[in-house]
Amino acid sequence: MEHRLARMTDQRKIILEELVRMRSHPTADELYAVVRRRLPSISLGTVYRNLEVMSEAGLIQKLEHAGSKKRYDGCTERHYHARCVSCGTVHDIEADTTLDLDRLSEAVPGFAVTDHRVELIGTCSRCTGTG
Amino acid sequence: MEHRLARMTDQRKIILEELVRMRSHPTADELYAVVRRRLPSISLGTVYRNLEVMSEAGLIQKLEHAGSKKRYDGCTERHYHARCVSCGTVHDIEADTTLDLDRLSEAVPGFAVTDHRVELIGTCSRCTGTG
DNA sequence: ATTTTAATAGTAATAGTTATTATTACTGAT
DNA sequence: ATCAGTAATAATAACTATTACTATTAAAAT
Repeated sequence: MEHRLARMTDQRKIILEELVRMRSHPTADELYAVVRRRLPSISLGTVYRNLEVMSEAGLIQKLEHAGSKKRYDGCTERHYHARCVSCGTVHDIEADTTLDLDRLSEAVPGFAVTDHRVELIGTCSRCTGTG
Repeated sequence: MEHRLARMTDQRKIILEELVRMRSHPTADELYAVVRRRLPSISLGTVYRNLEVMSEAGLIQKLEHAGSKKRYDGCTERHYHARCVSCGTVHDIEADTTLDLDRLSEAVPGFAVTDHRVELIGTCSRCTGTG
């Protein structure tokens, strides 16, 4: 499962740098647009491939569950997310686990839990005009 | 947001019946295969469109977060899900909420929470051979 | 230096989903 | 019951996000 990276190319390094710096949870094409400012000739396929291998290598997180497009997260520490239904952005939740995982997993006999996701759905302050 | 259904056609009725009966959380094409046994001339587009309008009408649930394909759930009551990374199936978790939503939402200032999702990730009994 | 391998840019192909179009079937109102 | 208006349909085209392919380039290993 854990795929090792043979080389750290410029493309790979810059994709990682920008993703970590962004703090938002960009889609591949959003990140592509940002990285292109530093590497104008990079191709979208390279962005996708590197996001894939870097998430396999545990350098970043892939958020497959956050809507229709995949989003990527430069932070690998456990944290939850709040997704805005209006603009699609994904925000971090710093709070620690409040979830009784054992009790939940008991409800699905034989299911071997390796991970879990919590996602709040709602509207962000920018979209309500509250913030 | 809540779209009303003007008519309950045969296609719509049978799609709904089969989805509720199935208990699994089929993708559009899986449901299409089942519905076709009763309505051989139905088209995949009709299945997609009806799943969309019925989820807007609150008759069913759309699970956009459960992997790459959308899955649909004939049960509209609040419940959590366990997703198998091996075969992609989605299982219900009957357990009630153990989540301190207020505390979590406080961590995202100004975010207006309307809903939430909890998903366990792991391997189901069929795939581990445990069940 | 030469060979081997990894990664790349560019492009084609695929998968899942949505939109379009011409047609058919309801649903009143006459 | 007929007609007008609308909703839904089957079939298919278009679209979007992602993955795969291919020839080339660049880095490591020999």
